[in-house]
Amino acid sequence: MTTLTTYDADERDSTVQEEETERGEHACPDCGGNLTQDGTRGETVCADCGLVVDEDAIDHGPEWRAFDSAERDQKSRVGAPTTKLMHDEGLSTNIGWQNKDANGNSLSSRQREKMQRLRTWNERFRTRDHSERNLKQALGEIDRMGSALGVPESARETAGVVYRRALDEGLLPGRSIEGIATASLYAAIRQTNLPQTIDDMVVVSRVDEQEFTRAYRYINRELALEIGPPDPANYLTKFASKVDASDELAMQARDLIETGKDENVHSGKSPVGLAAAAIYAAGLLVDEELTQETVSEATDVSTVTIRDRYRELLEASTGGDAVETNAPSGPGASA
DNA sequence: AATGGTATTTTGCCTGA
DNA sequence: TCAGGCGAAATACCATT
Repeated sequence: MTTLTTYDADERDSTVQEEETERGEHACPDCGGNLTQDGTRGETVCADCGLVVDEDAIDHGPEWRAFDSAERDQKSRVGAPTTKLMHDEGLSTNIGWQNKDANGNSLSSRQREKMQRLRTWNERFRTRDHSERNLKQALGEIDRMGSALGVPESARETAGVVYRRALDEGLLPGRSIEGIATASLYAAIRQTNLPQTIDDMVVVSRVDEQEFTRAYRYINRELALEIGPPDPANYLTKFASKVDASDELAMQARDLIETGKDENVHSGKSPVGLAAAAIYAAGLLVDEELTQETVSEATDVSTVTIRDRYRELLEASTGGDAVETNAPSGPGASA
């Protein structure tokens, strides 16, 4: 149970040298603890205090496993990857502008004319019709918002897939590209349990909250994505980091959420509010001075809501373990 | 200064026309 | 598509510690 602020530099260097040197700093700037990569979220997180150090990690590694150095060279990173974020997945062909053939010789005038016509048609097919242009713009938007929010590439691609489905099912007519694009990205965020909230989306999106949420509900229903309400626990690390909470506090908060869910405290309530309340309640339990005010500011949840929820959370955890509760509560104890 | 309580307003969701 | 009902949350204000 010792909080591992005492890691021994010598030992680390001798044992895990090869693997770690090339990736750079591995100590938390805040508490000096070990940093761990959270691959699914693209975040680098301190294992001790929960501080999020880097939110949008890039994988520089090879695409496949390699078993010796020759193979490593061969397989490192090859060509342009296909990506769902280009409207044709980056697979289209361009016809060069030089009027040269494959050997570098100039073409005859007849051939030149032919190539010019081919270029024209190739261009026309490449961005063929409305839906292709539409897709191009939408995927650009998804990428822009995603990178503004630090959403990892994998989730952005998921968003691209969702958007593509919406397009294929003909859900676009009558709705804005922006709205559906924002909704697709949010759907991907929710599917991958990322901590971004609706409020976060509104900040980077070009559409207002109403249009965005309507679009989200719409595609959620029409595409049968079956995304339930977000789990409050998704927001915990983010919030804990915002208020500089300890790891212990974060764990305590997670426990509170879990027992709270067992007691059905959460149904119908805002998950963000519940997460905020859990942080505050955990602060009381582990004796860290967090005021309702600071938690409120960090989470955009009012102090009133924090009060209401954190009482319920504590009640659920103690009531569930069947302790105390001898308060003046009996039949006819009013006035 | 922080928390707890409450009345009032705002807001989003649902339902039924 | 709309109005109206409803619960949750925010807002404003005051009391208690």
